[in-house]
Amino acid sequence: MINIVEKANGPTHRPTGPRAEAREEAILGAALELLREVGYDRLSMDALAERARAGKATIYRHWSGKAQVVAEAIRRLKCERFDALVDTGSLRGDLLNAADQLGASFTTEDAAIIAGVTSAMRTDPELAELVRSQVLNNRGDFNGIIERAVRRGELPAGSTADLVHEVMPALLINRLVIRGEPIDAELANHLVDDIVLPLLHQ
Amino acid sequence: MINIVEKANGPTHRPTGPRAEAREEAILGAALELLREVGYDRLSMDALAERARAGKATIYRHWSGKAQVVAEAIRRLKCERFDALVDTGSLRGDLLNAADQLGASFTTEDAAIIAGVTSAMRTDPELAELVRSQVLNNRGDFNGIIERAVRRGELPAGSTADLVHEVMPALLINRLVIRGEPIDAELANHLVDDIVLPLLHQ
DNA sequence: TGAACGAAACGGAACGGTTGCGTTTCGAAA
DNA sequence: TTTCGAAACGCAACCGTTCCGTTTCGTTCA
Repeated sequence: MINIVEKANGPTHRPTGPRAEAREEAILGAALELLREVGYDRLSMDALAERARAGKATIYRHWSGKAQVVAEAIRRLKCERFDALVDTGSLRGDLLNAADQLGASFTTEDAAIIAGVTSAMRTDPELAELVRSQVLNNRGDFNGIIERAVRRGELPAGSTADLVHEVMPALLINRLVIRGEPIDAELANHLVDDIVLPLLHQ
Repeated sequence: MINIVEKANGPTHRPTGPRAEAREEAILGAALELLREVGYDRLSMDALAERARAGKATIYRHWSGKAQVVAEAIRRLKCERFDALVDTGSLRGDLLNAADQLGASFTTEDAAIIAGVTSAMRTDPELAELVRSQVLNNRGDFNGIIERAVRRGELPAGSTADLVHEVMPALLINRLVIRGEPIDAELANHLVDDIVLPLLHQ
């Protein structure tokens, strides 16, 4: 029997038992792995089931299709935000600390996920918005760092972190996803000393 | 009969007659269209043949498979380099002119191609290098603009265009491919006035 | 307390239908 | 006569579903 509602909105009764959570964890984890390895288009439900050591039926008991599994996997992806609260005593020290943590946060693995869904994002606005809010933004903000620098007198009153937010993540992602090069300490130093600090001090 | 050599290296005798060139043109053009519309993974040979009004047999007489057709299509992709020779009389004018042209060159269509092959680039180094050299780099360089500015006395002797090459394309591509936003004149002004010029004048 | 039960969820295998790849065939066109 | 298009083919992969035998776990009952 065909259940239109279930096909459109997912299973009407997602399993809730004690085993359900562990199964969902395994399936979502496998989805992230495959997303990194082969991208969205080449991620097959058969491969997902095998990787998660699950039956396909189990997957379809919990979600209504591939898009829903992947979306939830990305939604649960916890990205460590960098800790802007640590006061190193100077603007440059704070920025270097943030750049290092941001570089470590945007790992090669995250880049693989972004690359894997980039094409699908163009035809799936929901997925696009999900990735942008979950993976790209919300990695932490530089406002605290700038405020501390203003308090120290290193920056004039009224300085904002807008340019930093605009430039730093874009350059890191471009390096990882487009150019395919890793992020190392040397790059972090370069970004801070040659780009971010000059922009803040202009 | 299976011809290993032909399967690995393409047809041993690519058609050379008077109709051949026109057919290749049509097929490569259709490949670019589909690449922009659906990306590499979802580009099917059936759709390619239909779009090019060609038989699949014709495609396989000219290339050995999908990867080869797409690679040649990208190789033949002509990207207009911006004209850095125009002297507007000031550094800012030259930069704005270049940013406008670069923005127009990195069209939404180019962004679609980049997005479409981003995932495949991670598993195909040849394709990756091809895209990087053909689509990303070689869009024109800012060296002439900086040299003129030095000659005018707007920049100190020894100024280089390195930072401009590093920052400008990265921000444009990030905006188009990752954030999915268009490039307009306002953005070009912002890039030049708030980022590039401050970096050059630091 | 502890053994037995039963519903729920499970893994694995298989199925039908669809799609894509690369090949072959054949009549038309140049 | 060569090249072409259109159509069809075999093969493999994928999707979503269904079936079946097994495992898990809360409940019941001794």
